[in-house]
Amino acid sequence: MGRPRTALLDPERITTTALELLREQGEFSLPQVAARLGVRTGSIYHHVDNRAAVVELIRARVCAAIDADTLGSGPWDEAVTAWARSYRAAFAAHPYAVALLMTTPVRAPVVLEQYERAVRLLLGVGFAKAEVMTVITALENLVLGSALDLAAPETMWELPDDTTTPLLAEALAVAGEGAGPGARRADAAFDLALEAFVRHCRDRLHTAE
Amino acid sequence: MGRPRTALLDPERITTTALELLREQGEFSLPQVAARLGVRTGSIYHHVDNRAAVVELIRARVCAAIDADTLGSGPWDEAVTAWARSYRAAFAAHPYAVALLMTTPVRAPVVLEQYERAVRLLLGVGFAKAEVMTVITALENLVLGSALDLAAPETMWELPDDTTTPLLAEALAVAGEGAGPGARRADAAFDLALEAFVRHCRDRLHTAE
DNA sequence: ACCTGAACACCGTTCAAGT
DNA sequence: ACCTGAACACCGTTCAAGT
Repeated sequence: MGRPRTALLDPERITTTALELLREQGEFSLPQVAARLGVRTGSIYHHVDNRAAVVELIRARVCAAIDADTLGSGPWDEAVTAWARSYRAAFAAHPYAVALLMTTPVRAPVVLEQYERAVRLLLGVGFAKAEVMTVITALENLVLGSALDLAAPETMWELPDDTTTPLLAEALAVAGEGAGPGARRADAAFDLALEAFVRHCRDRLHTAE
Repeated sequence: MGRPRTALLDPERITTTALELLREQGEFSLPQVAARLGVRTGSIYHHVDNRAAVVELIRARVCAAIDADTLGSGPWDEAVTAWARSYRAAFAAHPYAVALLMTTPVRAPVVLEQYERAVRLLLGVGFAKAEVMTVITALENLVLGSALDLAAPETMWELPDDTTTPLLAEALAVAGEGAGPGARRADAAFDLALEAFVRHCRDRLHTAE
């Protein structure tokens, strides 16, 4: 058959299809992506180095939704809070991709650039040079930990026989009322942790001055 | 060849070998486990349902190191802090297994039992029924987020060309001095977040009374 | 440059056949 | 009950051959 007049594939379409498969079945394979695009598996390698590169494309797509402008203006505590919320919301929009993205290091320039901005903001507002990375890391842990919870809120807790953990079962039931299964609890937990952390940083900064 | 006089395999040895492979190469496969134990791949299925079951065995092994006794005595804030530290330390002892365990739901009874204890402790000390699960989830997010950071502290930040993110590069360099590459920063971030969270919960409890 | 067709090594899982 | 041997469907990756 040879080369078509206009390319059948490109990184965009590969990424979109992989995300589709992730949403539908929680995972994806290159043969599946190829089949859905009406192409042979090997063809994918003409547009992408390997499977890991597809994962990075997905990360870039997901993280593109993070609003880093918040890091450029306003009071630092509000800026950092808004950034963390936006960061988490980006993952929340693609919960089925969280498991895939969580275990590989951050290489996406888009994301690294935002960390650069965060460092600049915190340095400018008076945090000690040796302390800045600790604060940012803690904030990142908070966001990623919450994102993990978001990945599969309903199935994250699999109680075998409720007789062994009655209090846990009841607490889960109470926490789950209102919105979706575990979504409300997950949101509340993130809000609580984020507020606690930012407040603590604020206190720290003031007593240091 | 048929059945040997004394079994060549058992769940313990399978788990140990899988952990060995994880430590050495960051992943494991059933054929690899079988080869190392001098056995055919299919034999493994006589002792374990499938690969997912091996992962659960690994989780149980890793989580067995968590000290839940801390949840039974002393002031609640110290108890919760000690539990979180022990929880994270268990993962820190097997950082190569973190990626594997992080994305599958908690089914291990050992772990669920500890959450049960935590619920009981917090209820007993005055936290509202609707609030307990939020607090515990936030604490769990904190531990897991930090464990994720622990999984590959050195490679978690892959700066492409340092010219684009100079402040981040410098902040990382400063934060890394002292102990190992990223270990010190990771520890400091966890300490900071944990202290912030427990303090916040303490305030919340007191103002509610 | 980009697709096909075919190959390779590897994986998880199943199962009849032996003892 | 527990191991072998062999099979199956699937995976990621490579590459010559075509246009």
